[in-house]
Amino acid sequence: MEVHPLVFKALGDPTRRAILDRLRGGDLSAGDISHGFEIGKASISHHLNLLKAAGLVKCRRQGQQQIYTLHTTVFQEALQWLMTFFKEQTEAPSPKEAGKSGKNGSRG
Amino acid sequence: MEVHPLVFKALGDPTRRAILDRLRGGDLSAGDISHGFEIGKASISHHLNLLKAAGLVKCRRQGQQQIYTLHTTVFQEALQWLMTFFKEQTEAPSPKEAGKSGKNGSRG
DNA sequence: TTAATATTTAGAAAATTATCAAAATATCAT
DNA sequence: ATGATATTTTGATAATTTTCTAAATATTAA
Repeated sequence: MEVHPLVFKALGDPTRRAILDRLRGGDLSAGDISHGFEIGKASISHHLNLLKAAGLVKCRRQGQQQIYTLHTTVFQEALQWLMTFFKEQTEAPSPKEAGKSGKNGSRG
Repeated sequence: MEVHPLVFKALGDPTRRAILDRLRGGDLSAGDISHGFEIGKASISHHLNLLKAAGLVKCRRQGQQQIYTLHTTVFQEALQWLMTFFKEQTEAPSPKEAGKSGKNGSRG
């Protein structure tokens, strides 16, 4: 299971998560995104760059504006990575693994 | 939809994700976790602290060792947050939202 | 071309995070 | 109590990230 490392790094910042949350309501220009944030437009632009690099958003020019939109494909990958932490039990363990009991017992 | 901010921050670091990946194979002591990493045990302990603070792992003492184990409940929360980016379309929009068309047209 | 608006980029400063070495804590065995 | 092992904490330094201001780019409208 592989996820582009930039995805979780991008999701790790609260400002960027807030941007993504806002984008759920519909596409927005860079300027509209920056409204409501304390930090300046240049900083928001920087965050948008990271989100773009991670593949979480895409943008297109519309006149003088850049319109940002969610790119949900990448969310799915992150989703799947998280899900591996649940399905591990359902997959049949290899016989080699079955007899595993090293110096650290796995249960008190 | 709320997720403890520390969760995504914790997931944002590659070393911590590697620790979680390793823990999928079964519970491990702090020492066993640190094997195979370039960085020292003190640093791993620091990372384990962050994972614990985020609620992604728990640990119990077993003699001289601390045994770390995944705590999957918190993964579910992160999972659900990510899923909100898909289910947004299925939820009926409020009438107020329907007539929304500001200075930025949302579609060419 | 010039002026105006929208956004990004560059460079530096501030804030945060990761890492290490050394000291401290906890448990086990003697 | 002393010594050994396992892990964490502390304090300092290094590396990364965030933010800012100012300058640069791109588009539109005269």
